[in-house]
Amino acid sequence: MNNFTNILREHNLKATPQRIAMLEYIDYYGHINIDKLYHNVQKKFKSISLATIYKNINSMVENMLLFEVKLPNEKSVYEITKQNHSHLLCEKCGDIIDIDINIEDKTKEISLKNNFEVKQVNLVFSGLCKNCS
Amino acid sequence: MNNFTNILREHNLKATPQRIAMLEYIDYYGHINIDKLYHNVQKKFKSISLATIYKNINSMVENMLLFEVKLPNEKSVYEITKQNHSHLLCEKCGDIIDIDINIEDKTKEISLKNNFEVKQVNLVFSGLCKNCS
DNA sequence: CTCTGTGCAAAGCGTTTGCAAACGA
DNA sequence: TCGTTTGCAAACGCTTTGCACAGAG
Repeated sequence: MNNFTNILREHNLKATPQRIAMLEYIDYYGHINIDKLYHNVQKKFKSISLATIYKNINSMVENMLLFEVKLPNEKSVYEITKQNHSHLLCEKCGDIIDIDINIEDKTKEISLKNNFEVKQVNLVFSGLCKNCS
Repeated sequence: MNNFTNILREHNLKATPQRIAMLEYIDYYGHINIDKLYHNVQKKFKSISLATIYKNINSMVENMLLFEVKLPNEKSVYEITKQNHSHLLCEKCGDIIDIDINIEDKTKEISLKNNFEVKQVNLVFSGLCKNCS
């Protein structure tokens, strides 16, 4: 009984081999889009259907096991839900880097100023990574 | 010769009445998605085609006259390109509010730490607005 | 006059749905 | 065993394309 089996069950999802494989690849790459995930999982499950990938992505997002990152000019990528963090997207090579950034102060400022209860922060910096600039 | 005529020409786009109407509605609402824009422009141009809306949105985004805002769990909205600012999205009523927020300091910190040339910042706070919370 | 934009219909593509069989708990 | 998941095929919905005609500059 591996780690992802537990994580799935904790999120009220049955631990099928297809789901476990999906999580293994998402974890391995850190962030992955649907296509890339599908082609990777196919290596292990030749007959897996794209419909299965979509159904599972959707149920895992609904159960907050996965988080969808929407990127400018790119397909969304999915990651295993983790602590608040942000992303750097290289416009040239498409590489995505996780960064820890503390914007608590800004969040509080906004909450007070606008009387708005902030539940989630989506922050993406795009530009050029060190290899591409 | 109205304001939007000039703006279109400055962005190397011909000032057609359809485009001007699109910009009038985008400006009026501040942010708008494709459907809502289409239905609004139809009031003025009964025979306008959705294809025209898409073609124009795409060329205006390419020419940086418009900016696409990608939102969690919502369709993208478009706005006339303006100074760096962020958005508050109410998860309940769907309302979107522009906010001025200074994250220059964070941006610099990230550029230095990661050796990353930041060109654009996409920041969306989602939660509950004052009416919904 | 020339080149670009418009509207229409059709094509394209990513995503979802319905269903029977397989499978997890 | 019971309820959920899988894979397949078909349906769907949003977006793009091709083309003939209209319109901007």
